Amino acid sequence: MTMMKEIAEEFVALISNLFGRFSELNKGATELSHMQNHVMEFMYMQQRAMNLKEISKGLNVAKQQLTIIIRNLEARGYLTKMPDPKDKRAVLVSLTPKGKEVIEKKWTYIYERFLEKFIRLDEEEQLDFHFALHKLNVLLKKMEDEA
Amino acid sequence: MTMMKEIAEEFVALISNLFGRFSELNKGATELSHMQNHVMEFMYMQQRAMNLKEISKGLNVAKQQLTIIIRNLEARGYLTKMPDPKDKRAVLVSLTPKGKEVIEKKWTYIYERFLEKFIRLDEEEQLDFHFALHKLNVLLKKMEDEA
DNA sequence: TCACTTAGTAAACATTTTATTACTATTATC
DNA sequence: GATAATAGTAATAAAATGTTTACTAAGTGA
Repeated sequence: MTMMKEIAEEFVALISNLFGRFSELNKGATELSHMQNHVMEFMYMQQRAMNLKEISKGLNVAKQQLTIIIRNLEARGYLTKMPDPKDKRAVLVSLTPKGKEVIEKKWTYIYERFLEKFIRLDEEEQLDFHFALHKLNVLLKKMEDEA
Repeated sequence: MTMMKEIAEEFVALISNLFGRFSELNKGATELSHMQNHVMEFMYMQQRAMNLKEISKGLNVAKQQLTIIIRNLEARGYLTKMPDPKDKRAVLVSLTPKGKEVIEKKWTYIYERFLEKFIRLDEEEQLDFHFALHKLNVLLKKMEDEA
């Protein structure tokens, strides 16, 4: 019982801990608005073509909004639309190479800042960190998959 | 070298992994706008009274914006302002009990959804998870503090 | 076939967020 | 003590986001 509470609190602490990095993500990004960024980020993480409805649900944004947002992203060359062969009403949206590049550039920034700090840990701590990180990712994934 | 790359990639994966929970955070929150939420969340994490300049820097938001945002939050009873005894130009902003409650309610939601999934892991996995989570938090904190 | 639902678009409108400029009262510096 | 820098406020315009209603074309199911 009390162990559960402790774990959940540590989980919340972890999220808080990473919160700062998250807000960093979209700082230098003057090329895109918040929502545009949000959509791009989501597309990147999902790693697959999606129709507007799926994006709408995933981001909790009205489909009417997405029409314009995606039209702009397409015009700038970050996304492409193609008709869904299985449903003639729908369109499949996917990232262009240029679109992927933009997102990857942002992650590279975080990635580098992380390494800067990481190498200040001593060797044993680095190993512990690596092990704990990996374990956590595996278990988190497992928790999601079983849901 | 290659181990560094691997670790940094796992770190990015962890952030991605937790991303979903983040966007959950402000879903049901109809009472506050994004920025208002942002400010509240920041205040909650910092756990101390701050002046506008500090909040402005921390959130990367112009102080001119904060004037109104904070005035509204104060009017709704989520924040209180008091003159800074050390600097007569400045005001110290802090969360009211009502303000803390609002933020805590949101975290409780995440907290509960986390536990739901967590209890599906077997006992050994739960122990591993706990250990890894704790280790990671400790080391992340250490990395930050040494920065 | 006929009613019903769904994917996407459109336009009008309110609200929020961002950006710019300017001002007062302090504080810091020299 | 004069001058410059800083904390906060104010007012405004512009851009972005959110909401509502309505429409077309395509799928669904009796």
